[in-house]
Amino acid sequence: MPELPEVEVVRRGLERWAVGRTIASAEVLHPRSIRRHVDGPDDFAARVAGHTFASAERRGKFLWLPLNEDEAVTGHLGMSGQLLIQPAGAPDEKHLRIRFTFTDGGPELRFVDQRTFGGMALEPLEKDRHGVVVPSSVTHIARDALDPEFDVDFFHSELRRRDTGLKRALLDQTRVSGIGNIYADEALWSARLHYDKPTSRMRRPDTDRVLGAARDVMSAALAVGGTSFDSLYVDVNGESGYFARSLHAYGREGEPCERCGTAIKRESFMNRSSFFCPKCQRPAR
DNA sequence: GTTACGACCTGCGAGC
DNA sequence: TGCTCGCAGGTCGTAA
Repeated sequence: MPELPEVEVVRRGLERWAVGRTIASAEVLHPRSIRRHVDGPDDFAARVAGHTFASAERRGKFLWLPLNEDEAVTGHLGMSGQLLIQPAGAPDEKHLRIRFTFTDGGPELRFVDQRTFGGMALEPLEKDRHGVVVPSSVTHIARDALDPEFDVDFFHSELRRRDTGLKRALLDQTRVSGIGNIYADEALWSARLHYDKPTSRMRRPDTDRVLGAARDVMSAALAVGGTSFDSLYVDVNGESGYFARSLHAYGREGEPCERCGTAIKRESFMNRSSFFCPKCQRPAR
């Protein structure tokens, strides 16, 4: 599932293979994949044609490719989205949703998405609360945990101020972005904190520990090309990452905890699974 | 204003 | 063999 490291791998691929190229055409094969573009597929295709991708940017799990100072093509991979560079004329993927061709006649950029949770759009660029220029749909998204300008003091005060559980807060992209279910479980395991620990009772060392763990696990994943469980997550060249074999908690129900040997437990939480060690990560009393 | 939860979506595997 | 059901989970809209 694409989280920050996987999206960053894709961004780097776009920077190498798409930036500096001029769009000849955009073909939308599934309207749901362009649902965030309010004026519809035809408008999207007409307005991006002839523009050049100026750069490849990312905040958390959101990607965008500015076309000029005012607009950018945005992309979110959702659960199963892929941005692939494919030779022109290569057979269409089963779940190909959007195709970009370029004036140089070179490889196409394809948005492939099995579950259609992801999507693309053309959006205006505007300033967020920090004065940073981002697409309009990204203004409410917090800086990500690997951003050197991420404000830990503010994040800690926000945790203390709120009445919610720690994992819920880690997944809230408006407080810290880029962390999804996999890396949240891994960071909590590493920090020895229970997923439902009340954030109002977080001490500063707890915040530092879980944020540091999140940064460590995502940096390590990035170094090996991200986490991959199946063919759903790949980089722009269709290659899978190798981090899945380094996970300590996620997906390891019943297996012994690498610290204490207790069987890793899975509990349903927020309509998804949480994996944790019931001994190392005790619930708050 | 804050928090929690369901809907969206498709493929796969388990169970019958 | 074929059918049904549950599960995977990021984001957003809505209800409380």
